[in-house]
Amino acid sequence: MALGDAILACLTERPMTGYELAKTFDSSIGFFWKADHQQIYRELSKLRDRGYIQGREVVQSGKPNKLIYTLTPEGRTALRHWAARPSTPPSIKDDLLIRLHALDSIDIEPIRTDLMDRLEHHRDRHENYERILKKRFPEGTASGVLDLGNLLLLRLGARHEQMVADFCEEALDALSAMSGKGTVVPLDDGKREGKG
Amino acid sequence: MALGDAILACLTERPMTGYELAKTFDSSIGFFWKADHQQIYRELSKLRDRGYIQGREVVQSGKPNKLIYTLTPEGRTALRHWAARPSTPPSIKDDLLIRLHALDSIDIEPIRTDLMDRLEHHRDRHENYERILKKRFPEGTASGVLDLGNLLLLRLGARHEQMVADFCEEALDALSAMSGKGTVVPLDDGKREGKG
DNA sequence: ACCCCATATGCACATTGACGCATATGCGTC
DNA sequence: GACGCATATGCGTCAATGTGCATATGGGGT
Repeated sequence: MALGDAILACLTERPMTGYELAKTFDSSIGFFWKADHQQIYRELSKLRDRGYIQGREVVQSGKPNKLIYTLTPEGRTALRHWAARPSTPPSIKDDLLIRLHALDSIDIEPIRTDLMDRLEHHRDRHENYERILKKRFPEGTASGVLDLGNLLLLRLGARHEQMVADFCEEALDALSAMSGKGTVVPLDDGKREGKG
Repeated sequence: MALGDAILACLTERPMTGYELAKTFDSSIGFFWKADHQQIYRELSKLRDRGYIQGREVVQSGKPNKLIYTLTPEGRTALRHWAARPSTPPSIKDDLLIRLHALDSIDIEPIRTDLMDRLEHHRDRHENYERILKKRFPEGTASGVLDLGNLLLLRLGARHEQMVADFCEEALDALSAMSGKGTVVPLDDGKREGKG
């Protein structure tokens, strides 16, 4: 139950509604962990059932009533116990890598455009991280333990994006250098397979 | 269906049984994409039902009969079509990052040991990548398109592991520098919470 | 003799995740 | 006035993934 723990972790900062959590998972921690609002609401129900969070209803007019969730002491303890367990190193699971693994059996052109798109994507994200870092940590140092965690988080994100962006660039260069030596004819629904 | 495509990608190299694929997914492509044998057998059934692969039974004595799977032309075409679609940038989804996000609400000591374990883990993997790279690509260059894909793959893996290892080291240093400024008392089932 | 390991396949169940759809309303815009 | 958008919650379904268990047997260690 990692998403649940991610939600508990978010609620240590301040009480939030499901809607706010969904927005949080669209930025900040969401840079690392994606989840849409349905998933979050479902997880919130589970956490509430387990007594880890408490919902306080705030009546609104015009909009559905809010449910502001607060961590209970049990929730805090659960989070601390979870955090005390060793983490599991994740695998990369990027389907671009599968394409690279089968590079000689697929078409190069789509891969090139894909790599260019990905290069732009990762550069954008890198810039975004750097911008937040410069804004939140202009000195490059953290003042407390809370800040330290977020500083480290942002640094990791920035470096990761930079590394992947560099990789895309190099892959594009290597493909250019290799062009013409390919073994696969352009994709045309396999109707004129052995042509080139 | 990314695991299915990963299997198709593996079968472009040579026909394999589910068992061999499971081993492949325990090394090589498995560095990036984890899957146990049950998952692979299940996916193989699906791919066979769709006509993307063909199983040839090899009778054995003492062991269950082998099913050697070969890519069909339809499977090849499916893989090429899949590979021609843009890839989806994955998120990092490392639960160590959730722990860092809630660093001020959890216990530091377990995080330190976790970081040390992770440091060792990622260093090991980095060395492994470097070893394979030196063995398969002593010149640091690829001879063909197939080799190029695998060279790039290994390079990305190596860099990724190095980056994460460096990150763990820095995080440990930062935690040491920060020690004593913490706000959380040691975890003891929350029975003497506000003590320190 | 007993147990674990490697070989080789597979089912069943639970969790997680992705995606569409539903409800309810005020506010801006075309 | 119709339409989309932001707010705010939630159901239902299906695909993907994770975990445990089952079957069958030859070979090596204790």
